[in-house]
Amino acid sequence: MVSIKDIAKLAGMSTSTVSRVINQKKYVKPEIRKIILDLVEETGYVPNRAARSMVLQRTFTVGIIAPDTFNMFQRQLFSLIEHRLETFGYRTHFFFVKFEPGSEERCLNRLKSETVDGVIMLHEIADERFYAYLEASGLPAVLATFEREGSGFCAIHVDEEKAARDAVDHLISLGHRRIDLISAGGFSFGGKRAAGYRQALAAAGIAPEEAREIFAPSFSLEAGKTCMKTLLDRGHGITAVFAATDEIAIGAIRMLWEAGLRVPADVSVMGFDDIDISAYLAPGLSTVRQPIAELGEYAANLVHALICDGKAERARIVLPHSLVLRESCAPPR
Amino acid sequence: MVSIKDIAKLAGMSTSTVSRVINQKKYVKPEIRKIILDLVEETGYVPNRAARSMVLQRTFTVGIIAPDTFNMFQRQLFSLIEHRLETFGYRTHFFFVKFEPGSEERCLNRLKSETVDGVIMLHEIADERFYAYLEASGLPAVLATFEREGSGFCAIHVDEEKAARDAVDHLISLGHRRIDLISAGGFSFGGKRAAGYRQALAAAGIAPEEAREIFAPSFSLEAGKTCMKTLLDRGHGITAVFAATDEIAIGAIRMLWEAGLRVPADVSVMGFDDIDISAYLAPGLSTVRQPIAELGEYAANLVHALICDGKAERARIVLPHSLVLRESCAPPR
DNA sequence: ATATATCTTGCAAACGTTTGCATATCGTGC
DNA sequence: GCACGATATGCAAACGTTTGCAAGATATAT
Repeated sequence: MVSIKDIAKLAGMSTSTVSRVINQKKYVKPEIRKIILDLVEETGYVPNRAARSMVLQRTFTVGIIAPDTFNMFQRQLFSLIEHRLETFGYRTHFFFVKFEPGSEERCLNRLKSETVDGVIMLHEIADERFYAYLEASGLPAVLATFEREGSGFCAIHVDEEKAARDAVDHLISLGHRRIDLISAGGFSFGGKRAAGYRQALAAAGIAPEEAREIFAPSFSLEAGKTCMKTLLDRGHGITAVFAATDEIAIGAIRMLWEAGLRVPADVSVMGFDDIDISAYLAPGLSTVRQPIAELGEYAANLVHALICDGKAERARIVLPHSLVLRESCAPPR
Repeated sequence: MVSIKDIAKLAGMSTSTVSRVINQKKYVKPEIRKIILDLVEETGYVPNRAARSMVLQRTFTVGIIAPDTFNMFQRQLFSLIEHRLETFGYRTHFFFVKFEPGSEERCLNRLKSETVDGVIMLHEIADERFYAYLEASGLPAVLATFEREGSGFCAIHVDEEKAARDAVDHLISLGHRRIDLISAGGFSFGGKRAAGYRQALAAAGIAPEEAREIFAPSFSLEAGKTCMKTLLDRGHGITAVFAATDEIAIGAIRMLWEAGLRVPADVSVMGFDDIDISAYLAPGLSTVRQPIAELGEYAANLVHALICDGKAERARIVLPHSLVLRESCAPPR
């Protein structure tokens, strides 16, 4: 492995000079610069990252905080972010937090040890100390898909409440009055989407029924399926379901199918996220579209800006959502 | 940021001793060890990775070669691998190769510059130089989901040909004779799965028809949909489709649905991979299950072993596949 | 008691960079 | 010819670890 010393020796220069060439600093004679550049080319020299980050105290790595069980929306979002960050010369590194006690703390410890230059959170962490550390350390951080009220964190997300309300409004406008909700706990968006659901109901003068709301432990396919079963078993008659997540919706549709109910003829189902598979289901899933591409791009741009400019303004970006109407919703019979 | 020196000072010991405690070496008095461990706990000290890799000449990073458009199977596989590697104290770093000329070469260059400790390839690269570099550099590498005949690379995968054949055999055993194939180019498994398809047909005495085979540019949802349309337009009468990928299958089902054809009543569809959503479709997708959990675990274990033991035996692991029969296949009318 | 083996600890070098400071060379305007 | 700023280069310290070597302490065998 060729090091900066080798180049220096070959060029008959000091490592300082070579370093200055590599880093495009001023004050190097053009001819010397050329010699060194040629040598670099020839030997295939690339600066050692570890050494570099030691002295620069920068790693050119941004940490991605994600849940252990990475949902499809997050997977897509991650791909986008990684992609964009790569164009800035940054790499990403995962910090998975598992669904078990102590995991968040361990994640925090790992975060401390890795010395990343910035963090994008795809996953809302409950532990206060996490945010405290982030703020105290001044580590550039961007919250993607959620925010933290009263803090100085950059955040980028849609208006979850309004979006959910729009979705349910659509169901109501189709004529539905008996609309069930499947959401989940653990993350604030679960609550916000539920709140939007209730607002829509209230605005339409539909009395909320506790039995029509169910909260799963996670936002997964399986959660959607089992919750749908519970709802069905309650026997209160359902003409539409609002799922807090496309995955939940897909699981729910599966359960409806198993129960012999057709979508949308018997029950309409509305999702949230617009993950890429939703358009390819049969019937296609009507859902709320989060502008995932912008979300990813902005998030990446934002950390990058924060890292470089020291402190960019504390952006709070609320991205526009939209309803994408496919075939899973129809008027009730 | 607390460093090893801080701990040493606090404990009244030298950094050597602290280091030995951290790394669980022998020759440290139990009481001293305890003091240091407590201090570590208390201060939340974690060794700096960059410094560590400087002296150890290891980066504790393994490169993941993946396609730019990461399919669902690969995303799942990646999660598994990342997970397992993390337990070894390793991080992963992506090397995305895009679907455009020169991308593979650029990927190779980046690989050279990043100094990873090992590589897991989730994606088959065509460029010979890639493998040549890997072999020449002695970088531990594991090919996951494919292999490379005549090379010394560790590889882990299922018997693609046999698996495809089993899948098509099942279709035949249901009574189908007009079975179409949707596969894709670019990766060897696309060809192998097609070969298995042909073998099954041949073994059943069904004459192969070129018009029943179609190769998409990618293994995506969209590819499945458009290929299915082409096949349908050919008007040769289809009772079953074998898709080289679950995603293709899902796209194909969507197209069938749009064409007013029902699955499995009008057309049976068989997939390949058993991605997690396949069980939640309605109807559930019959498919070939790759043991993804083992695949991920073995792949991770293998690179780790290669990195640590210098050279483990050149494993060639062929994992057992299995047919998972759900509701998307039925006898033809 | 002495010799020997086994523990326990610290010193200091090394890993590959970057950069502040010092020093040397070069132009330029007077 | 001189002073001065601009340009060019090198020295050496620093970043946070690990580890070979040396040396001191302790236990064990003679």
